[in-house]
Amino acid sequence: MPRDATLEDVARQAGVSLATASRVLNGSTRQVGRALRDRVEQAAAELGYTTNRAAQALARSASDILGLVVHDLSDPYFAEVANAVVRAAGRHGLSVMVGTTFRDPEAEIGYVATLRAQRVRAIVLAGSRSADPEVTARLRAEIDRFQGTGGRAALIGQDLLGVDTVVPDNHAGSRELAEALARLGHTRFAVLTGPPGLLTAADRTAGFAEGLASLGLPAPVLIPGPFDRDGGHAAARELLAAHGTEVTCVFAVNDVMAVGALAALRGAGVDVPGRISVAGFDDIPTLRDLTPALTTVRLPLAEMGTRAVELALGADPAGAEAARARVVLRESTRALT
Amino acid sequence: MPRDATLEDVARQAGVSLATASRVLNGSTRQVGRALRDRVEQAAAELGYTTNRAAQALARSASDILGLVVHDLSDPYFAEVANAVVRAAGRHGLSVMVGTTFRDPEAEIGYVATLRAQRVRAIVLAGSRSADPEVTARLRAEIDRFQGTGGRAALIGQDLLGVDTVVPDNHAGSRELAEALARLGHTRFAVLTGPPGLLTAADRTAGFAEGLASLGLPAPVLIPGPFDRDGGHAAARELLAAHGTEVTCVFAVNDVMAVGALAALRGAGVDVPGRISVAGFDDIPTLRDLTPALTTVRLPLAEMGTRAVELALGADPAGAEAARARVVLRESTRALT
DNA sequence: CTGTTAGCGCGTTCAT
DNA sequence: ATGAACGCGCTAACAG
Repeated sequence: MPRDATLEDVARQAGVSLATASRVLNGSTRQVGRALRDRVEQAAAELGYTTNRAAQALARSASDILGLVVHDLSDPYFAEVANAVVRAAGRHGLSVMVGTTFRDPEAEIGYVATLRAQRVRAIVLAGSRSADPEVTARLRAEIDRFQGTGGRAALIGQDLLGVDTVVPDNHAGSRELAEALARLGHTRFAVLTGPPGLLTAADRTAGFAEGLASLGLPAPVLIPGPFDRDGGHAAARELLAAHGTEVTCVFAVNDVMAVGALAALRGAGVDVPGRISVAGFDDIPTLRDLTPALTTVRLPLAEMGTRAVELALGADPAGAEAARARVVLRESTRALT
Repeated sequence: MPRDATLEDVARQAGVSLATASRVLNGSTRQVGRALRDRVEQAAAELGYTTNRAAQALARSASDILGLVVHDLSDPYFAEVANAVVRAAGRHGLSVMVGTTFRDPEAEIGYVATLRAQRVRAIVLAGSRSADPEVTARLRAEIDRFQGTGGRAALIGQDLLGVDTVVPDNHAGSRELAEALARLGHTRFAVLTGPPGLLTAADRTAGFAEGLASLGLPAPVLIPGPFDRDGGHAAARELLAAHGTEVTCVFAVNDVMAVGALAALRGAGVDVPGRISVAGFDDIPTLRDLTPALTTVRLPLAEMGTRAVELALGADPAGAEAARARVVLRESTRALT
């Protein structure tokens, strides 16, 4: 098995020094004479030379890798964000190393450690923080260690880690949604809240409840459950069983849950939006063609990913910035007459 | 800015040699005395030491990175595959570096080069091959270079690159779909074929047409277009305009296009499956809750990703193996009476 | 069991 | 403009 050609191989073949070969092949500022430059380039081509980035990173003590950690790539929310992160990183000449945690905070901490070991240039963390202050502190400690030796980090989520953060406006978005739905005439609401420990879910639930309260409307029925499609399905069934007729509008704290809820209601023969209106959150592109079209709160997912990369790569700390959420009324909610 | 602690720092602090520190901290087979081992571990903890993987890779000349290249992470097909690849790689102790090509063969070749530069342990390529033999040859050359120096590679798609490949059974799946739909009584079909240059699209179209032909049915109306949601939408509109009434069943060569087609038909007031039946391909999990539920051909997406990782990491070449496609009849297609 | 030392492939002064 | 030599952080003989 022939080994990869090295810079030294190229230098020898071209009859120049290692230093010269390095200068022509890897963007040095130094100039190299036309003649030698040509010979080096030809030798490199003949040998199929590719610079060994691990060695280069070591010598430069600076890698060209960006670390990304998400909960779950098969969740369209993260798929969208990851896609944008990969593109943005590419524009900066960086490759992306991804890790998935499946909402396990330990795994998240572990993956940050892995990325630190790789000495990646920057880390982008996407996804809701845990409500547990202890794990949050440990994650923060791990990130601080990374940043302590020159690493940069940015976050998409709640501003809890002391790094530059893109904060999706969950609270305000849900609040505005509540107001919009109230304007449609609804007064009796239910919220499929997702799991108690997820801050994103909690923020959305709280914002929605606040919106109702500020309008003098009764508090919504709260039904917890997993943050995914099946969780929404189960929660909707539970709602039907316990509060069958009182509620006219249900808010699932994310689109994927809303889809599950829609399926459950359909399965139970409940007309949407005829008898019950349904709303979600995120505005997942892939889900825009549902029937009935889902009322939701749009988050600029791709933009958030792009922005996080810029923050992570930016020269100096930028603090937290909000990602505006916008209510999108569609057919799954209707006005009460 | 303090630099990262190095093995040498740890060794000094623990009062042992570099080699000893290396042995206790990085899985060497060699044994180290209890006392020294403890001191090293404590020193490492105090210093917040993490092994520098770039340096480790260089010294071992073996990295622990797996390269993955997909067309588009925001496409649920690839999101699903990528997710499985990341998990499977994790089980082998490898981190994943992803690249997205957005169906640009040049970008694909370029990304393989990047991964080769990283000296990744293995590369998994997912996504339809181009029908252009020239670019395929260049990609193949790049992969051969990678494999020539000990790299391993596996592919998900058409078996065209001379590496271990998981081949989705597009042809047979589409053929079976055609037969199933014919059994429902349909005789006049249209196929939204996707772009001419995409082999996956071509295989599915061909398989479907063959199925019809073998049954003595007339050839389907063929409408090309982009491989995405909007492509399906446009193609369906075109179909309506040109062959409004003849066709009773349309096959979109992937689910995402089928969704677009469904939307277009709905927009035109055409009842599905009342007047026209619609079928897709892939069985994207996120799309299972559409109304009407989409008839499609299921591909074991996650399994395919997992399998590709295993092939790529396997000791010796395994050749090509098929991923069985299975017809799933749902509500978007109905029997003609 | 433990320590010494020579690389792994490349970047970068420092001379020339 | 070019080359010689050292260092980046770690592994792997080899010696003891």
